[in-house]
Amino acid sequence: MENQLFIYNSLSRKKEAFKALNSPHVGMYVCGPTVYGNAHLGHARPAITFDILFRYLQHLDYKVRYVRNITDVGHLENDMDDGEDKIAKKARLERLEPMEVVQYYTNSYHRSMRQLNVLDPSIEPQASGHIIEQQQFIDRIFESGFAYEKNGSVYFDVKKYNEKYKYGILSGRVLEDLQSNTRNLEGQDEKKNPFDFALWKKASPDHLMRWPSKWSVGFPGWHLECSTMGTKYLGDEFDIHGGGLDLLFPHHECEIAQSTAVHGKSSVRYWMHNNMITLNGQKMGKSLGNAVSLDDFFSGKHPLLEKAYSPMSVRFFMLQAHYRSPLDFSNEALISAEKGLERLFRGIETLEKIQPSSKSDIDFKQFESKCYHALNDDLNTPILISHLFDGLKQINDLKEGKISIHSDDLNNLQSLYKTFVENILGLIHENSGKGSELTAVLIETILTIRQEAKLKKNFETSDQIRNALTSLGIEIKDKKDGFDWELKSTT
RNA sequence: GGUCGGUUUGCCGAGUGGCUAGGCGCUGGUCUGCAAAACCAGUUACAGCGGUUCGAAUCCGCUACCGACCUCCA
Repeated sequence: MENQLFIYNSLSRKKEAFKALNSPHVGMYVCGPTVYGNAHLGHARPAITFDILFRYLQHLDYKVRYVRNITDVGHLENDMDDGEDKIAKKARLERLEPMEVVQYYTNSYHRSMRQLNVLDPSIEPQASGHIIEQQQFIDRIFESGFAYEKNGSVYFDVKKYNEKYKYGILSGRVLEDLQSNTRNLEGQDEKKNPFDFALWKKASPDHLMRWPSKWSVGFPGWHLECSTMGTKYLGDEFDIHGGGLDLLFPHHECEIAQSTAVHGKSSVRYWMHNNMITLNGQKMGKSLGNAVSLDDFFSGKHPLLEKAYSPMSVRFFMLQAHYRSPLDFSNEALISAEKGLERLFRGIETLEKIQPSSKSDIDFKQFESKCYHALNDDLNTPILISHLFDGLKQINDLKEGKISIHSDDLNNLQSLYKTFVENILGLIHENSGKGSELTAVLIETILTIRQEAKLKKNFETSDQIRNALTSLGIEIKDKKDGFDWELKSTT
């Protein structure tokens, strides 16, 4: 079986054959969330994308160390409110400890990720836990000559860096263009050039998170944490760095500069970026005020949502699009994903009940190879899913006895679906809506009575029962011999 | 303004030169007391214009429109 994985490297803008630096070990770093708000649909995209990669690499027998950070420093400044704003007032009243905010939203993030069946990373470092390492990293940038201090803050000298190395290799930006297009923001006068970025910032009096350093009491610059923690846990050079496309510039560009300044070359071999989730064609983001939180999706309590969507529906919805394509959210798209996923699970249930025969009309090897081929092609999950749906037709034909399968192929096919759907795509069949045991027994008792009424052709009674149960949100599925049922609209 | 990407059938979304994904929806059928569910079948497009080619959704050029980034963002 050919299993050469190709991944798209944002640096070369090409699909490249993946070769692990120290096979079978793979080091993978992904930018995690800044924990100052509930996780929204946008956060789920990289989490799921790189969860698939994590799972697939492990499936290919790599030993993966997956580092996904929690950013809890650098963005937690008090808002510059004048004190009259209601929200600011409330925040002051609640007077939360910054670490309280961090802990709260970290927990919330973890809860959402677990619901989405995203595996825990191997290491989940917090920026605030690596202040000393970040300071040491700054020391090393000083040693290489690309840092300068001004009024207790430390900046990266991009212009000087650009003279030795090239700044902008990831984003395709040219320094001269940046120079003329960088906006003039406050507090920029300390910098030699507007595009220089902070390595260490002196804390203003109202800044809550602060640490002593040789330069000032302050806090590390945002770009620094990833360079520091990435190399700390994965080595000076490692395999994969992932994150959202919106981080490509300036965040990842600055990471490259920092690492290159220290190590003489970039630490990362493969840069991977997932595309954005859009809402009505616009990027979903907190700053735009159009982010729908994952909790909202799971509960359905949001004006934009017509109903609640299960975590697996959300996961499947994302996997039906390629991770490098933008994905537009809509109720219609999510509902169609939900229905498709149900059908997929139903097919797998059917597959479990197939009886083998002596001959086989199934070309298992070819089917398997198509599935691998899809994932090997830059994690093309939509193609993989389309193959799995194609297989459903055969499964139903097997059930109907139109075609047959021998036991080896049957076992292979069953394990293939289990492997790809559950282990790699991470889709698990949530307990089909049967409610509590008490509910189930009651409903089945009633349905048995209805069945008896039907057999006696007492349709008045059977319809009466059906209408009553239907109005309670219980869907009755009559079959040739007997019945099945499901609780719909479970809140 | 600069950098990058996109425009695919009713909707969502794959596809980088010929073999015309897939899901949802819709239509028809099978089953059924009726309905639902389930299953089966049908349903087709590549923004516009020009070029390259035996052949283009796919390559090249231009135009139009959309988006991301350039400021915190997944």
